[in-house]
Amino acid sequence: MLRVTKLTDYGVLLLSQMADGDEREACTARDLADSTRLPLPMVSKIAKLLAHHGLLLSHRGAKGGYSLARPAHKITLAEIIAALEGPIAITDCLGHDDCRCEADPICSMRGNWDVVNHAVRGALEGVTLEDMVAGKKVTVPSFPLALASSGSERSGK
Amino acid sequence: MLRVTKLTDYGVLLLSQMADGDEREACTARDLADSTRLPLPMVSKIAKLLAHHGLLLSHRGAKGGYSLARPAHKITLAEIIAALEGPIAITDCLGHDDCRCEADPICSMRGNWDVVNHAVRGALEGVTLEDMVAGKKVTVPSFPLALASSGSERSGK
DNA sequence: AAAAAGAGTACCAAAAAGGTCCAGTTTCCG
DNA sequence: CGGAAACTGGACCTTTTTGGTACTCTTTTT
Repeated sequence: MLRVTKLTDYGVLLLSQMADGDEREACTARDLADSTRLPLPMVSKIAKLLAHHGLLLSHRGAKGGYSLARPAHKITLAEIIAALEGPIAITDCLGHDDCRCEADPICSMRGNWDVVNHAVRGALEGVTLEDMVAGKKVTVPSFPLALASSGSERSGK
Repeated sequence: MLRVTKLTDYGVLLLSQMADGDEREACTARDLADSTRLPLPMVSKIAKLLAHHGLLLSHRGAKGGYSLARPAHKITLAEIIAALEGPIAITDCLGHDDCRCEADPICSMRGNWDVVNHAVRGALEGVTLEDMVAGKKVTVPSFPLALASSGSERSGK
């Protein structure tokens, strides 16, 4: 159904939890597990992934913990998803080049999928962690996404 | 990876194949299977779904087949995805109301997920079948999606 | 040294995706 | 009328992906 996995769902929850509190204070996986009521192993797994992808900084040893690698308004949803689910690619075609399409003249749709993918990614890059923080409200203007649709000519590149 | 299923991928292929040919000529599942080189049972399954959701008209019996229910520029990618994968909802929360969020004050992010979801759906509604038809090129203008983002110059609430 | 963290991996169960098959029905055509 | 050509509606199965847990390191502080 074109949905994000629970990992991402939880990840955003964790991150927004961290962004909400003392920004430069490191908090432990256990703390996060407690405040979000998610199981510790899950939190641990997600934090590791986020740290590995540069969204969190980790401090090892006693008194260690995690902290945001950047201010909340510089972390986008697109990055979070990419960190927890891999690169955003709407179809299989877009990732690798060994799909049947290339041998097959029928599927010259690839370029078009690419545009769709770009549009979706753009939407996701437009939302930052700060926007998602509990209590805040994101406002979206009437939705101005204008794809050149159906036959209308548009100044290409 | 936030990707669409193969059903959808194939579905778009089938539909664009139909849109490409004689628009008001019914073509059989077998024809489609041949021209797209997809296995017949797959084509059959997908066509059934699309017909069931009003994107295709089906004509039963000998000399039967499928035809587009509407002109190609009136069928959006969002509809195709909805027909083949169910309603577009980025997170679990958005579909049903029995998620843990509602008992839990922590997750007031639901409204924000909703905005994200809306943005993605909007992007998908902006692309029609005609845009995807083989040979055509969709061009997208610089990408003007402007979500009110990151504490910067936000006006108002 | 001991305790409190994170790192890295391996593992498993449940759900979803991907795909096939078959027993009806409907319609056309000779 | 009877058969062939199509769609209809399911059931079914296999493989992959998710979701979640566990266990053994290594690092750091006290």
